[in-house]
Amino acid sequence: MSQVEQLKDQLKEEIIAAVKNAGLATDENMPNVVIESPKEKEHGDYATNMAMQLARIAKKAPRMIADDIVANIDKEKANILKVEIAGPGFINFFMKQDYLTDVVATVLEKGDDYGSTNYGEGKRIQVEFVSANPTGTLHLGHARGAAVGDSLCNILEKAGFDVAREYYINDAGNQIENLAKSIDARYFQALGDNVEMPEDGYQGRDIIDFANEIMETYGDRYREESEEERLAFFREYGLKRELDKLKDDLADFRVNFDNWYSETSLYTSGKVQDVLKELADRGETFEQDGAVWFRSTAYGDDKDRVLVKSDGTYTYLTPDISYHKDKFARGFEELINIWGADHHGYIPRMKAAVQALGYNEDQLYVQIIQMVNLFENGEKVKMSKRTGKAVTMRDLMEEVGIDATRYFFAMRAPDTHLDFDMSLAKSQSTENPVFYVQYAHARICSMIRQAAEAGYKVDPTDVNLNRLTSEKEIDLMKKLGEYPEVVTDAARKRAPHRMANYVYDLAQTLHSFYNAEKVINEDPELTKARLCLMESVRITLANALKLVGVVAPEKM
RNA sequence: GCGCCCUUAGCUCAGCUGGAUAGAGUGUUUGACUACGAAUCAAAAGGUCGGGAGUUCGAAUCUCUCAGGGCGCACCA
Repeated sequence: MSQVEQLKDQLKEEIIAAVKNAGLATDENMPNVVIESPKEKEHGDYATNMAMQLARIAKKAPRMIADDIVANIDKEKANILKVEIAGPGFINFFMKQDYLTDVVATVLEKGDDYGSTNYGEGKRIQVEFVSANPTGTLHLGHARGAAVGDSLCNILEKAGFDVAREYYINDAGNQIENLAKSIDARYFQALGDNVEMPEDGYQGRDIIDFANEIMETYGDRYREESEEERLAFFREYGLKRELDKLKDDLADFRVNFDNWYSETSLYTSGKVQDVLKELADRGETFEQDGAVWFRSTAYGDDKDRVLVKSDGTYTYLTPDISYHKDKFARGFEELINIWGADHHGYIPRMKAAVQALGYNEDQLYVQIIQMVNLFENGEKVKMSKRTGKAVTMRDLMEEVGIDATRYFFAMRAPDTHLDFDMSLAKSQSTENPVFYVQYAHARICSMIRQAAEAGYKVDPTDVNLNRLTSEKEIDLMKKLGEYPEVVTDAARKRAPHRMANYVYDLAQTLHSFYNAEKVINEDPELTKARLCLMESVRITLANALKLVGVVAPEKM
């Protein structure tokens, strides 16, 4: 537990004790104690609305209740400097400031580990994300999913979960047949034949490249092969090449999966058949019109869903249920799926399946990533899968940069629509918030370098942190103290954008401090103290940026 | 028609288990470099939190309703 959390807990206990001593409530009817950080500095470091909550229980005016509580508070015990009653009955607490300098000492001591919490208690959790079909290049929307998913994983790990990143490869359905047929058509085109692309074929540039590669390596050898053998080869070739590209693109985007899980393997291992049998044994399926149905309406779905079509083949849902069962079988207690908004209608049936298999609905959490609208020069650009015209993740990395792209996607709440203006992101790259944060880090590094030339170094054993008393210094220390809570909060809410917002706030506080106070000054003792503060800010900036997936540079 | 998501400053967005005067960035206006990095800072202006009703001591936040935008509603994946 961080200092700040300890301090709050202490305060909470003291408030409860005071309420009981004043005879306002008992353990049975005690309201939940809310400690908040007021926006206004005049309202102190912390505040509670306890008196208002007790108004009905104690049947007294809130301000009178507040008087009773305050009279019973042991200030010494809870590190309180001063208590005030304000407004409709808020009790404002002004804390003794030495806890703040303790924060600096702690950051310096813990270093990279500052912010780690045990919130997750080592719970095994799996996050499945991106999982784009291996039939084309990753584009804008996938990049958002990758950035959000990876950052969420980083945060969960920091918050004490045992996290596994997984990519589900849809290598078994019709889309793979389309991939094979598309390469087939491009192959004959490369040989100079006048062949039309299949109706649902993939028009991407990558397919043409593959066909050319095949022609360069094998010449016209496949012209003579039977269609079956030809397509089998193109299928395998295309799949491998697409997967290699996916892995390369994601690795360059700093997203690395622990496991790539093949849909086909669910069939070959018999797991799909197993799950069908299990659902049947549990009485969750029925037959109608020559098909096998899953009674998902029993778990709140709109309608029942087909598992085995009347022609004997499976729907997409069937292997997917099998896949989720396998996730639990592998020991994950909680599953997070990150899906595009166009799949949101699929959530109820998947949750139904999880329950039908005997698991708790809450063990599967689906985070929806809303659509990204692309703008260029202020105008909306229509993206088309059919024609293959789309901004790819590779384009983003090259034109906007990895740091800026990752930060940009991580800074927004995942379930809100996002306008991405390509020309703006490129032309205003220096005004991008990510540079603002990185600059704060580089600026501190520069100060520490200069201080070293003047004979100063960051030394936690030779410093009087009580010299840090100015308003800007206190602002910084408070911000640093919040960090572990922000990590826990972002993990609990599955909200990576909170981390991006925090790191921006911290950078802002740093820049403001920098312009108000000189770190390297005529007072050696103050200089040392401020250097320690700077290093603790630097560490925290670097730690938080790492969770977002952004580099913390020493120079820019 | 049904379901889910969204609607907060001119624009892009934050806003915690409901709290005190709703915040940033950008844009506009005005200041600060012989300066530890001006990729910075300080300040001003800018709001019916889509409309309405309800719950509450208190609502951007919870409930209902209406409007607008997006996305789904397959024996496709």
